[in-house]
Amino acid sequence: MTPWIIDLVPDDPLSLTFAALADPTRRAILARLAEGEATVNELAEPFDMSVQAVSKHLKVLERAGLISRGRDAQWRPCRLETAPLDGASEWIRRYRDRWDDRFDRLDREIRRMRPGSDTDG
Amino acid sequence: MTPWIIDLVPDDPLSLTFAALADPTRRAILARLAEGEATVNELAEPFDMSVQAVSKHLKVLERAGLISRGRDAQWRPCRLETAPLDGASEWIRRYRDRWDDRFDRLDREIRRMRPGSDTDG
DNA sequence: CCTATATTCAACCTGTTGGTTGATAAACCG
DNA sequence: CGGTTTATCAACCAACAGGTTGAATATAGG
Repeated sequence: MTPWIIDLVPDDPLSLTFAALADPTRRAILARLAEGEATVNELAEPFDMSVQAVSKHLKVLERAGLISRGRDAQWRPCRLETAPLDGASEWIRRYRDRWDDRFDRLDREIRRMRPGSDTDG
Repeated sequence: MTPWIIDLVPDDPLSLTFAALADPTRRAILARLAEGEATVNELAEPFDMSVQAVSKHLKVLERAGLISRGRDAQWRPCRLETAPLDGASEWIRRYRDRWDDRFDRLDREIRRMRPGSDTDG
């Protein structure tokens, strides 16, 4: 009888991505990384918060696959990874389009129902 | 000396939107609403959770501007609102593009530095 | 008026988030 | 070797998120 049943997977990639993007500090970090690679200290500098806090944010971003990290002596350079962004963008696009399609269909329906006149003043 | 300073606005629209999208239950609700309007009970039915919990999720979605709600007798029909989705999509696009641009620039730089040969086997 | 239905409000509980400080590990440098 | 820099780990804490149950509100209808 239930038309559709939802199976909720915990910590799926989309949830990790959107959760990572939900924090303004992390978005600022990604914006900085879009300009090029950076170390933890470089990323932490403009924020009024400890380096450890930024390190935690980076761990969240890494778990979401939004950054990858190298090793250069005692530095851990971070680089932006765009694959999860594509996934998120794709999800948004799909449902927005489906919604728009629905309006288009409704619109066509209405036009069919009154094919003649009515300039709707 | 600090090249750029971040002012973190709490509860900005983008954070609200991404936070709303970070929960799989809420994404499922939005997916359902992309098919058309629905009441709270209709939305709650496929989930193994109380109607109150779904009502809370709807409040989060409403605060993020992702849904709007009408009044039809004792029902509160929900409808999808796509404007915040556009904002989120736009944010993603901007930083992904900037990153891609950076690679393009690097690529051009490299080509300029060795304009001759090298088929890179 | 009374009752049934739809929805929300309030209190509560538990796990997670986002920050702190202090200690630790790893790599350079003198 | 000892000291400095970079980054992480660990413990702690306040606030929030996401769920529960029970009570309250709003509307329709006999």
